[in-house]
Amino acid sequence: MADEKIPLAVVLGPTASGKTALAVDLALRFGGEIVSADSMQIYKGMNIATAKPTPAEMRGVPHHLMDFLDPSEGFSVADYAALAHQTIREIRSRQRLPILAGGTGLYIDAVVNNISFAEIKTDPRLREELMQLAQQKGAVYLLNELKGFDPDTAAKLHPNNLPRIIRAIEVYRLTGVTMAEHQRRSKMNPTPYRSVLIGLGFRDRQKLYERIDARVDRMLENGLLEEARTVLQKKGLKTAAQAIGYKELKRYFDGEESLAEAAEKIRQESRRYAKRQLTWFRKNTSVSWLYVDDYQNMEELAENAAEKLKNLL
RNA sequence: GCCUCUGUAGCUCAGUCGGUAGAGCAGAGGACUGAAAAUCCUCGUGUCGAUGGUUCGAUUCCGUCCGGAGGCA
Repeated sequence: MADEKIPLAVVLGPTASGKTALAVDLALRFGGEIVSADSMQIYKGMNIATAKPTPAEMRGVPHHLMDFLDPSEGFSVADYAALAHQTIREIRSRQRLPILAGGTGLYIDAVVNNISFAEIKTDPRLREELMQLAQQKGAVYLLNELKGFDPDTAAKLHPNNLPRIIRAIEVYRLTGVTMAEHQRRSKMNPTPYRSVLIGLGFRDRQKLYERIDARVDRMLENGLLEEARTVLQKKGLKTAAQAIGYKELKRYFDGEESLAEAAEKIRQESRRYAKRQLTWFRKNTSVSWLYVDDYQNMEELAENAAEKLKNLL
């Protein structure tokens, strides 16, 4: 009996853990193509800050969902999931192994678990309206509104988390179906993938932080300032404006901080980001972890990772 | 050498009119379904510099010593 599910290798981990190099290595071993799962590497021109792999680092392996969108364009999980599913199918049709690699946990889970996103879209005017309402009457007022028609979602939201409260109200206003119900329905379609998830971890958190700090310094040496100036000039930045690196350097450009202070902020924000990523990935019990500090070198680690992928083929 | 100030959580400091202490930052843990590199929640025991004394009891008062800062010579 043939298993019709599509084999899917997944490489995840915190920033600066070595996902890119491992994914490329695995792609070369198994004849794979990489599907980036990174909410910032999708953007063109944001190369240094996002540590996007250079052509040399890609070693001829095709990379998808990377470097294709202008930073002025918004993007969302739903957009990502649709593109990723399509890309994976295409890779599969070429008889190649799709390798999903990246650090955006939400994106990875959405694809691996086949979360379905209905055609809800967003409504900027409604959001603006709700935002003003929150300013006038307080977020608790909105949360109480939400409680009226979607008590389950309201119960999970803290009054301070205004963006989520607004989104939950938006979903109901636009569709007449509650967020809780949408979420329930989103999980009804079984996943088309047979996936193996490899997580890159560190026994010693300090080791990871050292790598992050060193990488930020390297980014600065490699022209992060110039890149930040260019990106920040663009109008209407949405998703891209959140990238770590640019928003910290903006304070330096505006004369509010010294370069050294801004650089330290970038290092710190990157470490915190890594911590949040780890929190997200840790709860996923299907991840099998490889600890970078257990291995002498990349080869050894890749060897072990490859072992885990064998039963996918 | 003398005088003054100072030594409390990883850092910056508050405080206890004597009953063993608390903020901010840092850090840690967690949540996460359309901006997720975002957004949000929770978490503070530390020989109160060392040592003697007074006291039922000292981080708090007194003495001495050791660090640090400033002033006068």
